[in-house]
Amino acid sequence: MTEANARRFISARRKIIEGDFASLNPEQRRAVLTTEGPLLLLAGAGSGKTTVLIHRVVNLLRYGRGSDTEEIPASCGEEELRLLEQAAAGEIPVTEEIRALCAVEPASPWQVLAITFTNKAADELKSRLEKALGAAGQSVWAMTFHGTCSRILRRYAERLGFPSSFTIYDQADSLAVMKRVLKEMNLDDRTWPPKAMLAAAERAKGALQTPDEFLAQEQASRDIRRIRTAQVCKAYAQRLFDAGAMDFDDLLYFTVRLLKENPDILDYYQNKFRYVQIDEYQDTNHLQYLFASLLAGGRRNICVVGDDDQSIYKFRGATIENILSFEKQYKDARVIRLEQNYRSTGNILRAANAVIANNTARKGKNLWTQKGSGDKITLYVAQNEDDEARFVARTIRQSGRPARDFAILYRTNAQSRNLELTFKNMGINYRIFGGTRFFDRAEVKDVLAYLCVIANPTDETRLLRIINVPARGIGSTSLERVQAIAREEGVSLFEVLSSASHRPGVTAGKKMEEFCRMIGELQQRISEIPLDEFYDEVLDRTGYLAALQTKNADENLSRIENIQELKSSIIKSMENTGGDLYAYLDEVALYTDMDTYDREEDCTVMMTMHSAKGLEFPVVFLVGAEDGLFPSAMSISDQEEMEEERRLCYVAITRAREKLYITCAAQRMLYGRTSANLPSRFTDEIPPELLDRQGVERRRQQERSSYWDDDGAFRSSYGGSGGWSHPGSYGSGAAQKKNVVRTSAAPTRKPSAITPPPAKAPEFRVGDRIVHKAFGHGSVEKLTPMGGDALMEILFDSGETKRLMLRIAMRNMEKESS
DNA sequence: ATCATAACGCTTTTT
DNA sequence: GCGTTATGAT
Repeated sequence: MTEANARRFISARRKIIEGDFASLNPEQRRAVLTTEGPLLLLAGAGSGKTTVLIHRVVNLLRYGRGSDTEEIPASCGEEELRLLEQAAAGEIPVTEEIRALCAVEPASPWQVLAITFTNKAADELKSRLEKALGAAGQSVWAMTFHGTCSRILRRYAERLGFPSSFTIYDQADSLAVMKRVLKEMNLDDRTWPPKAMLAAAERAKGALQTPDEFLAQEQASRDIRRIRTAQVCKAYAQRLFDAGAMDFDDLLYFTVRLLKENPDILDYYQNKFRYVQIDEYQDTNHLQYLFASLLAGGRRNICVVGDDDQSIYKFRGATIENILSFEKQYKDARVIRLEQNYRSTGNILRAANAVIANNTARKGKNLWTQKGSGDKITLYVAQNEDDEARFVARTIRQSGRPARDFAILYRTNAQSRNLELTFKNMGINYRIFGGTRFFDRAEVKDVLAYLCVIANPTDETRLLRIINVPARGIGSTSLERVQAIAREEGVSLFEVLSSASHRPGVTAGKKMEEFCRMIGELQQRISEIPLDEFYDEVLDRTGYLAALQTKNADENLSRIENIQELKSSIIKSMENTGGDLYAYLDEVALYTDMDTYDREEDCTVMMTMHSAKGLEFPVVFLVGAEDGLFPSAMSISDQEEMEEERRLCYVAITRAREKLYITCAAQRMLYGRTSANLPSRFTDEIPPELLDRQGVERRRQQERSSYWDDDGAFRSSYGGSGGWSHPGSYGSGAAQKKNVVRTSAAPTRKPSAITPPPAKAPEFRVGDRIVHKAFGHGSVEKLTPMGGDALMEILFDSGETKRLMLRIAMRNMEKESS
């Protein structure tokens, strides 16, 4: 083929492929057709990210790199060129045959890996892929990080010395193990908080250190506390290893180590996965980053999708750096931005943009929409949390819309209780996600623990959980003795238990042996009967169900229901995985409540803003918008954490399609105390013209949002103390009022006309010298009043000019002392 | 061994 | 304020 013809071929091919994705906008289409090499997809909220991911996979399976290469299959000549050009011009229909001519090495489903964060996202991806591709969609690896890792580890765990039937510990299990370790080392939980110990272990794993390496490093510090911590971490790791168990972090940690230390395995997966896509890349932590980099290291066809403004898991070790520095890591990376929002109305989007604009650490992006402005955002200031809940319920009731159109988002799970009560009273269907999760319930964990022990008797944590549940007369004294023996002899606890009657000092030996025999018999039965029948037999033989039935109490009734509910999850799993106990336990270990969300059910959903990520609703209530609650009191003193809270706010606002309500309460009972909080600073960052203020505190609220004093001095309503540290520090409405700046007239004067007022509140004028915590010394260049706040332009001595919102900046800034 | 009461601490957010 | 755990009494 001549070069001119080759060009014509490529152009016609591209046109035909583009025709398959005509429903997308140009940027989306470009994202779908850019298949080769590293790609950074900056996808704003509601920009059709999942749609793009689906179409990308469709494109890869149908055309391979056809849309993104200059290669022409050797079999194609003049005849094929003619066909393609005719099809591209619309003269002949695009048949399968013509499509095949456009393909260059189409990918097989199992060569495509799409990693998400949540099971829910993975499930949605899977079901939409199945819809688009039929059976082939099922073979695409669409799963969570943890799911991907456990699948790899199941295959290669032996290389790490783990059994391939290793169990997965959730955080409650991990915590239990850690507590036991501390107890055995005679360390007090008060001075050695188990959670802090787990956090240390997590950090070490994040740095890819083995327990020994971590210990060696800490020993070099000569700090006895750090050394002891490292020793605890090592003991913890050993304990998990002995039990054949991995915690959530281990799944990633060991997978990364496996790939790093075994070139053959790395090679296998690098070749297997021709295309790697990673969703929510802004929320990846270092291990996940390493995992992604390793997998993509061969062919370098890695597509990461993310939105730096939606990074809300820093507390969990996510580093926004991963997305911010993607272009540095891959010099030839292509970047595509999706900024058109298909979800929300104009006012909602404007509010979201205005709020997030106050953050400094961002790539910068502005969402836009073709939709109209829509309703204003309603800001309702309630008297207290009951009033707030009633407002929400009343609004839903009066709307005439089905309950499922609404979502209530809050900062902490604890806030759901009031709402729940009110909704019960008003008879509105609701469903709460998160909080005490189904799989965290004691009875569910108990029954699962039985199944775990049957599957893997070395699982000491689960074994200890159930050995005396229901009561079998195996007391703590005998148990401790047996545990000590197991440790001395270096054998598993189960082994000692099964011959415990020969042991001195173990009074319950016979009962222990009996228990082991029962487990052994159940193990026999696994292969003989279907999993659901087996489940019934476990409930029966262990006496667990009987124990619940004999005790009266209504709470046992719901426990029995929960156990039945668990059976339905087994039946569901049997449909997918064919009823393998190990497969079921694997699935359940990584399961969360979110995954059972049924969109069709007519319920208003209540959840934290974190769990709402990736979801959308026609109407959203953002409740508890109070300083100290949201943003959380813990983040108020730290600029970076404050920015994370603001991103969370951005996520919450952008969940709404048509209407957003924001509510706060003047007083709220929280953690057993009543506190009075000011409305969230984020509400002040929304341009006032987008807000419709309602509620009892309306007048005061309006006063508060005016910062201009009579003499024109600009000051903060937060008083001279530089903010507050605890929500409880404002014990009453009166204390709060003192901090309200009264205004007698509308603020009209320019900041340049400022005369110094005798106020103790910090105030700033053009020309003032200031010191900023993060940016150092500088001088105020410009002050522009803006929506109850003011925009400051500050020229820092570093030569950098920064634009900061006064209310935010003043927390980290003060006048230079002369 | 089991139950009852008291003390404690915890609330960010999740796989 | 609530749920979990520690302690003590039966």
